Amino acid sequence: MAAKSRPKSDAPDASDRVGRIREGVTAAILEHRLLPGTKLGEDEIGEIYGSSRTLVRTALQQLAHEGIVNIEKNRGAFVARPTPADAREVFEARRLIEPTIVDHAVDAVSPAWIGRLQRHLAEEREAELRGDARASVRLSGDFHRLVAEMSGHSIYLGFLKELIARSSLIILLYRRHDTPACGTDHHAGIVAAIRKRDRAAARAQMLSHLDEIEAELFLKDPAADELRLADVLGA
Amino acid sequence: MAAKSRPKSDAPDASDRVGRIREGVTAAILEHRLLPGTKLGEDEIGEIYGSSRTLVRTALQQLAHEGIVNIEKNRGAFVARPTPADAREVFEARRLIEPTIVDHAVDAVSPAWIGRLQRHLAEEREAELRGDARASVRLSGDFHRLVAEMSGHSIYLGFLKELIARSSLIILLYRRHDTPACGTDHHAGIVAAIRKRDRAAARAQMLSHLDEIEAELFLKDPAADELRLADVLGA
DNA sequence: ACAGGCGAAACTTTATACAATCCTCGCCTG
DNA sequence: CAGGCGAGGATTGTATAAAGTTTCGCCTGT
Repeated sequence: MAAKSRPKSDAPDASDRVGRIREGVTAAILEHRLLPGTKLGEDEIGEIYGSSRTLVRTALQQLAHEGIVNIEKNRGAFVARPTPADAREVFEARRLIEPTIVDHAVDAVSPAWIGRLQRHLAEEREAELRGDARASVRLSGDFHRLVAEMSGHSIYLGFLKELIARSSLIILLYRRHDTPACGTDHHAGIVAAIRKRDRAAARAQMLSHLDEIEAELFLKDPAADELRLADVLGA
Repeated sequence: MAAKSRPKSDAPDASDRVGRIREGVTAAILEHRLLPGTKLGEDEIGEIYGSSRTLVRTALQQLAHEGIVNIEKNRGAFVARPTPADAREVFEARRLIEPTIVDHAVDAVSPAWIGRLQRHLAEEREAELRGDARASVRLSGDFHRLVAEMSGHSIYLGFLKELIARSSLIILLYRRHDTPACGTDHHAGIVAAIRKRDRAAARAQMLSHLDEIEAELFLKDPAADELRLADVLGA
């Protein structure tokens, strides 16, 4: 976990250090280790990854473009805090795009892809089984990303990556706590429909899956601004 | 706590030099003054805008994220050259998103918005009339962006901005030269449908408009890239 | 004692300097 | 004379230093 600030890097694939920073921060946000509103200081992150602020800044700008980080002029970067209006927009966009994506996924069906999907379902089930909420959240998003990759449409894939990242923040902020485990069964059903090349069923299941996720949200205006920087730093 | 009682605004173009570089380069690309494959040297652009390479680099990275610029490692930034496959993806995405956008535009209809739309139509007609192809191209894209702004959905707006920018490059690369002036009448029809709050008609007209634009393209495999390069150098 | 302003510290923003990489072109060899 | 090879130049990638802005504590005046 602790990255060392070694001047002469020995890393095998130290080629794309910006990418590694971006992935690391993204994972932390998507797994809900970094809470909305948390300040992302350039020095702080640079120290963690052993890089200068130039690279950190590049990564943060990319995340800002993806919508999961807000950059305020002369103030710094913060984990985004989507509003209920944002949430509604994100899920409307997902309801529009994802049925089309599964359509294309059906067209691209192959044993190799079915294998990847089922392996992913197994991972999801395992994480859920051992109560790993963080992995669960991440894998749930990864499932949708995987289907988008399968569709072969790079534009939809790029859009969906953004929507998934924002969704994760939205779920963190607005999920009702009384909801039980969700999703895995839906995902399995979607995979089954894709394997059977049943477009209509695949679309319908994806749509109802998204509806259910959104139904579990309580989109009130946020009054609780409890940002716990201490928690993040302590961990 | 009054966290953000005053948004402090984002200073549209007062001190945002990165934004000015981005807008400038974008406009040049969208107006077809910069052709696909053109090298965008950092020093070169920095000289033009009187800024250091730091800011130029930031702007180029944003454009790369929008898909109209390609950045090759240790090579530099180039105006993107969408493939026919890219073109099909872009227009499929537009056919999916834009009908929904006009739906929302109908919901948001108001005298002020109708005024803005009609003023825009007048601008378009004027540019077409005086044969200003560059302004025509830019304004044609701006029309779609305006409708997206009217819809009030920031997610759709962001997505569409990307799609429009890419479309402009695609049209430049693959348009049949024998096609006459297009679009303005369609745009007028769309505005009329929006004003009448006729969702079905608005959607249908937008869809047929996009179909017509795509029908004017000749999406062959780019074996003629080298020939294009000769054109660029000769021009 | 409290409100308001002054000043210093911390952070972001921008510029510049240094290092690494790639392309070009001339030279050498077969 | 053709083709490979290496040095030089140019350009990008990264780090560091200077400049500007915001924030927060402290001090003063009422």
